[in-house]
Amino acid sequence: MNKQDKKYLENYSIHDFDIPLTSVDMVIFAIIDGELNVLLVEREEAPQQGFLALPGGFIDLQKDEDITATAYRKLYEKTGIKSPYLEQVESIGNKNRDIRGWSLTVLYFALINRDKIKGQKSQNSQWLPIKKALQQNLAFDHKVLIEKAQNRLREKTLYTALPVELMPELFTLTELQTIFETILEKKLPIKSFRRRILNANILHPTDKSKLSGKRHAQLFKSTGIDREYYFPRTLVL
Amino acid sequence: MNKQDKKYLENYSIHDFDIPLTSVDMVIFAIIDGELNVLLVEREEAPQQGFLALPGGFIDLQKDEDITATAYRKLYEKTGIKSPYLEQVESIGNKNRDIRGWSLTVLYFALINRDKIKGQKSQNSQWLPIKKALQQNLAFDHKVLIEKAQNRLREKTLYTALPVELMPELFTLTELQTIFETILEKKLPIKSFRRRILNANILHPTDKSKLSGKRHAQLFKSTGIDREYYFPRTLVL
DNA sequence: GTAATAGTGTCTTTGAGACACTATCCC
DNA sequence: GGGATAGTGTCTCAAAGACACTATTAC
Repeated sequence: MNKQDKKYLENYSIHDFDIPLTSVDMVIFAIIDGELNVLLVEREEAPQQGFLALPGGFIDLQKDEDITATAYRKLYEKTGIKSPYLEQVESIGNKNRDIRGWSLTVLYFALINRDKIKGQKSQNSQWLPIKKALQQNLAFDHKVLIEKAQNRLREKTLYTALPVELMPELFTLTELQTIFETILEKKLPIKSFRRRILNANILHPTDKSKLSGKRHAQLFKSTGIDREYYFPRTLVL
Repeated sequence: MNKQDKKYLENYSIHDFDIPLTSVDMVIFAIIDGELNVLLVEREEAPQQGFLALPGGFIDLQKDEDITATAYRKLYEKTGIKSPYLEQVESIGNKNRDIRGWSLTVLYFALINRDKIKGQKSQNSQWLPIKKALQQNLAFDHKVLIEKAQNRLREKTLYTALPVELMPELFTLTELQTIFETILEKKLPIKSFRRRILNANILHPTDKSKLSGKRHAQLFKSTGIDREYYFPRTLVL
């Protein structure tokens, strides 16, 4: 910091500026009973007390080094998971989204494998299938936020293997395909899907199998590189 | 607003919360002499007075309906352009990026056609080729912000026709290809490039031509749908 | 004609889509 | 054997890459 800046800082107060209320909100996705679910919490305080809302809140200017830390902290508080797939979606800010006035939120989405959720889920949080969640009377503009996150997930599912992050330790290709199909809301041709995934080299085959219907299906596990993997071609909706 | 919220609001003050200083910053791209340039302004006030910085600033809680409005306002102030291509890149927030304390910026990038710039460019703003810009001693973390915007533009150039937004009214396919190549920092095979662009149906051929070297090259103009256009396949770097 | 740039023809390769086919296992 | 699910063989098609080729015009 130079001298001039030091001098400036002595006379500076953040209250000299009109700044918006700033928060972080999170859409946490998991697969439950083969369906895409999101985690919602009931608001314990005004405003919008009692309404269902996305996990989120304010940045802790002392604890949080950066905005990503805020997101991870919120996620850990709600799920006990430390290294989920986390991605910033967009920031939404306007006059009307919060009764307290001009407000800005940085929206994230996370993909978690529900088997990994540790310990106590707080009593006031609940998983809802995304369709049901969108039918609730949600706090603030959280319906729109969920839709934005869902769209991002859907778009990325067209050209990445991201949905693998939602799967349990071991899973069959048919199970994975079903998740892709739920996210995309579209049936995929089985042959292409298997070729696409298998050529990607992002899954380890195991010698285990699972009885599904009448025949055993081979179980696979993720190599963990799916977070980065881009398929050579994009699917078309 | 319900009764409970009304009551809550009566006792509410934004100063009860510790919130970060929040701003908007913009990387404005244009082609000048066949090179990708960015617009920088010299900071007129502390902090970091005298340093080159990205156009940007605080949200005007009175004037700006939403965060996009802030971005458009800043862009108009600097360039006089009302409907550029504008896209939100990411929000960056941490303890250290601004000496005033925890600060968050919403980063945008804009693509403009320099022929459209109206009226007075303010004396303290200047265009710099992106390479040179990155070598300057820039204010705050603006070097990183430029790199993030450049990466976003590069990625999108692999699968969209976005660079068309940078072109003047009329241009040749070779000129367009050169811009693609500058952004991607990679030569593209001429035949594939022309096929890709022409099959996309996003350009109108004109009966005009331009002498370039020894032979005339046909001039094209944008149909304006390039903002949305996704090529069927992604290029590979 | 030569140099320089614009623009084409056409073969190969890759991966998606269609669709009929086979394999395994429980009952 | 029947039913249900897993999984394959193989043809077609679209678009990218390679690369040799032709076209136009100033000089």
